[in-house]
Amino acid sequence: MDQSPSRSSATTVADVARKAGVSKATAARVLGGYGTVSDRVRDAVTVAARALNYQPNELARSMTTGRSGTIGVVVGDIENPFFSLAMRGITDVAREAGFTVILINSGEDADAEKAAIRTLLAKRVDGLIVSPAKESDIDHLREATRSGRPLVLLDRGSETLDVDTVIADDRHAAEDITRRLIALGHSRIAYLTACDTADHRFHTPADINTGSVRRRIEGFLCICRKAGLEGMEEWVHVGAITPDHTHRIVTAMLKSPQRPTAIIASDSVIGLEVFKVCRELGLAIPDDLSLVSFHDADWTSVTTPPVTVVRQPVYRLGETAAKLLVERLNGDGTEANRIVLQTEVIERASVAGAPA
Amino acid sequence: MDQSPSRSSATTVADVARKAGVSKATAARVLGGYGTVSDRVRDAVTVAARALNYQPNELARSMTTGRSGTIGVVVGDIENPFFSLAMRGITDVAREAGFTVILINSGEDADAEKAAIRTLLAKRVDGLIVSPAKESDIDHLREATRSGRPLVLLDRGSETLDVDTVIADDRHAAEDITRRLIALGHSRIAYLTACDTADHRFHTPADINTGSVRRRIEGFLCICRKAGLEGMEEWVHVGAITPDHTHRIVTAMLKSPQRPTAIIASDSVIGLEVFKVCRELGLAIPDDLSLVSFHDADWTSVTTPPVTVVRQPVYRLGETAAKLLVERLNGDGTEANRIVLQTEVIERASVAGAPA
DNA sequence: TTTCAATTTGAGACCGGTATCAATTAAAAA
DNA sequence: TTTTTAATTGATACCGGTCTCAAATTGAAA
Repeated sequence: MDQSPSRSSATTVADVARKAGVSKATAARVLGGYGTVSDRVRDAVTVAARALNYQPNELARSMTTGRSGTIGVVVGDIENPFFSLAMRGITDVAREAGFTVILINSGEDADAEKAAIRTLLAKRVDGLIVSPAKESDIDHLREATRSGRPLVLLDRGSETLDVDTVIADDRHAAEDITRRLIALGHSRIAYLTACDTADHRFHTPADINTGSVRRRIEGFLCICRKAGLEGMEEWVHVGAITPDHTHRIVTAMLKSPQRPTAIIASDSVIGLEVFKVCRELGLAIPDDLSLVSFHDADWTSVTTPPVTVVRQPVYRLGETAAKLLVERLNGDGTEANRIVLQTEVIERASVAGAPA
Repeated sequence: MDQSPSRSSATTVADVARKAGVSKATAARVLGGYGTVSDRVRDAVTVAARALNYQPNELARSMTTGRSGTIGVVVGDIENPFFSLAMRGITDVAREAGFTVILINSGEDADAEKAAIRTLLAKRVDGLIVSPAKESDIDHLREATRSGRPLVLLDRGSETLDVDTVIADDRHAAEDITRRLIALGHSRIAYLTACDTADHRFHTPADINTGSVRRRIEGFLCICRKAGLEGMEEWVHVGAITPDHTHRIVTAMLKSPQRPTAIIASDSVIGLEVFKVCRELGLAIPDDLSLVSFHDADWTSVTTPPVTVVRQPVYRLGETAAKLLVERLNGDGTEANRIVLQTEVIERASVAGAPA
């Protein structure tokens, strides 16, 4: 009540300068920590600043320096444990390096992603970390780099975009688990992903815009083909974008006469839903159905049976992306890095031989 | 290679104005969407802007308007499913209302939180959503509100700070489950929280700085006392700040001669660890030990047995906090709201009568 | 004491927008 | 056609910092 409500009480360098009896330029030097000032003046300004409770305006500072000390991050969905863990890696590194993070969810929607990038560029972030919804649709990313702000791709790369990229070795992981399943006698192996296509059906890997997932499916199909399993394309299911969708798809799949004997879930959210449906339908894992899930979510070790998973170094994915970005921001002008982090299959007890 | 690398190619209103043959002020009116302009001029400016690929500089805009279109969020740990889900609620509302979100992790550390607030204020966020690490230590929050920027407290309140607050009905939930456990004959009931104290031991609820947790413990102790169980303070365990810590604490607890017959886990991360330790020690849930966990994490329904939990409306917690903030930002000058969202106990199968 | 270089300070432009206010033009009323 | 009023437009200050450059001060060398 005793202060003007709207008219901000913010003290500026000019105020401090006046109080300290020096010029604005000199006060700014002390407050901004640049240039050279005598000890006597520095003290006077410091004292005045404290008395006036001076708080610098980063916006104004960014205005002239051109650096905002901010990095923009666009992920599919922060609620997904995969992204929230990667985000933790990013924020840890960012904070250490003195940057703050603006987070935008794209909801895996390309248009939302475009809007997000535009917003972030308008806010003059120093750099970007993006997990692109569609690899095929990257003009907005190209434009971002053209504006001179470094970009790092997270979990999903792009052949046509020559920027720093950090991905997991998805293809290799998919090949590995497919090989194991086939060795156990499985031939009706379903692959289930949240990625969707125009007609909600899968035809060829080229339909899949999410790079990490496409590489997995390619690996899956490749090993199948090598093992003499043809036409496995029809076992790839897309569009498990929510638990509800997943539930419907899995139920239909498991109720069909030719039901799969093994399912590969493309992330832990899907894996969880497969698990639930099995419970509902009274199917036993692994006797009736083998299950492998991508992402070593914390709960996967505690179910009955515990779930065999592909462990991805998710935290390190985020951490590495942020490190690359910070290096660029510090003037690293070398060629684009494409870093592939190794995955690892954690064998637990959700995989067994195919039922007769 | 064909463009100047460092000197930004950013087009400004002045550039557009020149190209369109109008004054800077007029071009700004069109580009900024304010004031009144003739159709002819508007078109000319629009065309020029497109030709020059004009991208507005939000920083400069914020500079004069005083609004940055940004809200700052400080949470304990984005990796925790509780916060990542709440965060989803916040970002959804924020985006809808045209705000972007700057996220900072405090790691539940009061000093880090202070630094975070300072950073956010310096960046001139329009408002703040904070999940304070310590309720007792809130001078920095008070100062934030004094700077005229609205603050909303998330999941944790403060009696001495008169600001919008959104919390869950934690005390009631704790009372409810304690009552149930006692009715089933339990008297050795342990409460396990990540909150820590100076000497890593619990003496009185006043030791607990995290409001939501303190209220739960108060409820727990209150019902115990009413039921004639005295000295239950010694069954409250603090310091389960990492899975490792939790593992040690739970193992020690369950190996002691007077081991608890029931454990209340203060969040799903702790609940999961309790579950794992039981597996290791060969203890059966619920026959040897009953388990109740706060937070209805997605996996809790899929374990064997599924876990009885306190469901908190986590998404709505974040959503509501963001809505309150947006209202304030739109000039709502009414009194501070203190919203308490109801919790719900989801009975599953991890609770049974106390073993003999 | 004078000279010259190094250090410290101040004045004012600038970043890229917005906001104010006066000047100009167009439209409506007399 | 002349007045009056409303709609457009332009010139310029301003937001709160940083930065350049010249002026003033200081200290060391001559």
